[in-house]
Amino acid sequence: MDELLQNQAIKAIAVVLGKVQKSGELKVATIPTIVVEPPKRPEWGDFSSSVAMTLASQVRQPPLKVAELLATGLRAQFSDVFVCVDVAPPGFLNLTFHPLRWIQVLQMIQDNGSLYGTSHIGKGKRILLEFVSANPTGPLHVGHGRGAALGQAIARLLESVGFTVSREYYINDAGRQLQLLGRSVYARYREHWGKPSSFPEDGYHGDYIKIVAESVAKTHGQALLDGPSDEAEMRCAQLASQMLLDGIKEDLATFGVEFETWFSETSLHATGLIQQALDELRQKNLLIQEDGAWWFRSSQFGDEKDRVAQKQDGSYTYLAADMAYHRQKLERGFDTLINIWGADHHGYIPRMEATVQAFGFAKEALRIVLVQMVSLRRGGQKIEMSKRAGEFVTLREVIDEVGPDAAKFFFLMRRADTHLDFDLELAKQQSSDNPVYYVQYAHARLASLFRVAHERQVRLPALQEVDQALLVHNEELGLIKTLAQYPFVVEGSATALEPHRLTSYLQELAAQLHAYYNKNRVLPSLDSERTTGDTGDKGELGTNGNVAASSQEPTYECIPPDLTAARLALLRQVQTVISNGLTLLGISAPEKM
RNA sequence: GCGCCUGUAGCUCAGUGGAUAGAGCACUUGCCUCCGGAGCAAGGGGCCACAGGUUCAAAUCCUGUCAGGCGCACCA
Repeated sequence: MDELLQNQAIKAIAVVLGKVQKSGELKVATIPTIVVEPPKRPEWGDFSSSVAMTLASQVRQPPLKVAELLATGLRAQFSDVFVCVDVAPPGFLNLTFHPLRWIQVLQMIQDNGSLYGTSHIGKGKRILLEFVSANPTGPLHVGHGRGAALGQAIARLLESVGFTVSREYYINDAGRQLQLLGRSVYARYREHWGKPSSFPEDGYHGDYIKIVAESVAKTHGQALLDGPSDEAEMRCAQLASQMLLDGIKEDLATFGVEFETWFSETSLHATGLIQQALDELRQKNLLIQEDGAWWFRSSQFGDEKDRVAQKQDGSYTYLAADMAYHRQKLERGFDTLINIWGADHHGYIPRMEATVQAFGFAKEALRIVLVQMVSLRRGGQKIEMSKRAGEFVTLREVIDEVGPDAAKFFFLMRRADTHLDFDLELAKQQSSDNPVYYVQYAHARLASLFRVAHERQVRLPALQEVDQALLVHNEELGLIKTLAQYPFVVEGSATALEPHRLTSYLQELAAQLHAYYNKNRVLPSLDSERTTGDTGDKGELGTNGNVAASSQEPTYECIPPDLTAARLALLRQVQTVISNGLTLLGISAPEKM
């Protein structure tokens, strides 16, 4: 009773299958996993199973015959559950529940509220989700925004199906990029005081460097002008990265993205973890010296060649730090590590998979989501960006222009591994062209309906109080079936790490709601009160132009109170699901817009 | 040259090995006296890049070709 209808269907088939297996009617050696899903066309039934076709070759009988056998069993044993059990070529088994059974779905939503759609499939499993992890050498740009939106949505999705998720940001605050940042800032700092400077050729050209330099000039005056320049550069690097990291944190907070831990690369060096990691590999004979450098034998785990971890001059490569970091993550006891990376890092995947295995963990312990590039457009016109030249659109600018909700929805609309066209004009538009408003509007529209109902003192009833027979007509049933799919969408979206499945589901649900709402009135017409009032001047109107008047007069559907009550109860559950879905994506479900 | 990702309607894209491949935009035509028109209804548009293969069944899986993007450091 408290189980999802789809699972009830699976169980029923399993029961019948077991029965025909036992009686010997079908010689089934191994019972296959029974797949049941809503068919492409509603007229085929509520659920459809291909089990007869997968079974056919095993039992050496035509699929249609197998399906017919199962159908007979289902009709005999579950006549109170299914109103119709059909067989369709080439061997589909189509099940139609008794319509009233669908009310269970609404009941489940009402009972669980904001918890509807959650599950426990990940119970007891801990996941470390690392994302964004942009170097603190500049502000976040649009590409980082996509990673941030994706990470935050994936985290919420996984949590909602029972995983414990920890969000982490890895700060690359060691190494050459930071050095370069220090030199760039220091050069601008000298320029500020009118001193001769040499801006590094491959330095950071963005205007934000000047702003950082001016701030350094303000707080430190001319103190950094004297003394050795490499010390001053190092100081500038520290100051700048701290300032930029603060900015990054602020941007992410505005975007509604939060992290439990900010993990500093420097700490790996300071605590000797890199050395430890390399020592372990040396012991396992997976790190060997050649040409004066130490090579990680990643090719043993499927990488195309071995990689240097410690250079001839004794310094570590980026890989060494990353190996130590991943070893450390795994030793913290997580079952799975998920990294969200820019697609330009894809060549790096084999060596990280090798790393995980080298430290004794399964290859599957690491899952990597690649995020493709975002091209910004403004009304079809592409906005060119070049990070080198410091010309790029920051996440902050996008949020300021279109708002966090629209930005997130757009980032999550498409599969992560495809290029994303982000039209700023479209994201700003407040119309049906804009999918985020379309979904939010559905929610706000319902909120408004309940507000008006309240004003007119129409009570919002609980499901148990309404006449449920009024809700099992085609249109209502269509909505209910979509609501029933929600938990499966969430589960699929979470385990596949693909939030875009949820965005498309919400668009579909919103469309269905709008259509229903447009066609079916919920509250009683105000006119019904007026027409039942005084009829005194009606006669006068009649003598004037009765024919013309009556042909233009709209015919108001009569909405009896129990129909209003039933529809309100139904729409309440629709609102809950829209709200739950938007919340999972980190997008607000507004009461008013 | 090697590797990864992507080729689906004019455009941007969904599509879990299943039945007649879908949505939005754009275009055409309708719908506001009352619950939010930020909405709804109807219409035209397709060698699912191409060629083979696997399968009862392929847009989906495999191989090859072509096209686009990205990556191939003792850089990070």
